[in-house]
Amino acid sequence: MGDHQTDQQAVKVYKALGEPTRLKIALLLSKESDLCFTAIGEKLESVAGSTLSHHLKQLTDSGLIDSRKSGSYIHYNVNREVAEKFAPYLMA
Amino acid sequence: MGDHQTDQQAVKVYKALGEPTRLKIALLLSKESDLCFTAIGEKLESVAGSTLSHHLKQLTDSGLIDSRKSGSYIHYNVNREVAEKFAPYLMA
DNA sequence: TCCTCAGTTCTAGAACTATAGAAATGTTGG
DNA sequence: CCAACATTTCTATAGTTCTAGAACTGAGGA
Repeated sequence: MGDHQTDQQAVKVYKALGEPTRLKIALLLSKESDLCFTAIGEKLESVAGSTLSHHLKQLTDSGLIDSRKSGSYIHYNVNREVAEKFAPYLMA
Repeated sequence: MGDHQTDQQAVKVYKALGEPTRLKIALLLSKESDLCFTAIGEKLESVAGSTLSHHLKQLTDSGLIDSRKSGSYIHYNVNREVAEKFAPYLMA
C-alpha cells in the first residue's frame, strides 16, 4: 500500500474520473491542450455553466487538471505527471 | 477518445476506485492474492458484511476484480489486465 | 463609466450511495 | 437432516452528488 497521502489523492482522482461528464472532459483535455471554460462547455452538449464549473473544480482539486488564468480566460490542461501515475489510460 | 464501450468501463472502474474502502480493498488484493470475503472483512476494521458485499459487487461489476468460487468460499483477485489498462497505480 | 463576457457561488430539488441490521440463500461437516 | 458458516439480498436511513437557475464577481472593451 502506498503512503496514506498518496492513496488519498488516488481516491480523489478516481472519484473525479468516475463520472461520465468528467471523464469526457479529461479525455478532451488529453487530446487538446489549453481549452478554456467556454470551449469545453461547447464540446459537451447541454451542460449548464454552473454544472461545468462544479465538475472542473473536482478535476482541479484532485490535481489531475491544472488551470492557468490568462486575461479573462482560464485555460485547462491535464497534469501529465498525475495522469501517468494514476490513470495513464487518459494519455493512451 | 477511446471507443465508447471502453470509456464506459473506465467510468465504472474509476467510480469503483473513487471510494476509500474500495480502494483499500483493491490495494489489499493487489498485495495478497485469493483473499476471501471474510479475510477481506477482517483486514478492514468495522465494515458490516452487507456493506462489504456491496463494495465487492461494484469492484467485480467493473471488471477490475475477479471472483472465483471454491467450496463455500469466494476468492477475489485483481484482474491484472484491467488494472494495467486503467489503474496501474494499483500494481506499483 | 457602462456593458458584456468568463467563470463562480448560492440555493434547492431529485437522484444516487454508503451503511448496516435482519432475513434469506447456499454450502459444508457432523 | 441439522447446525454452522459464508455470502447475498432486502429494507431503511443518513449523507452525498448531480444538475441547473439566479445572482454574483471580475476583467476587458467601447
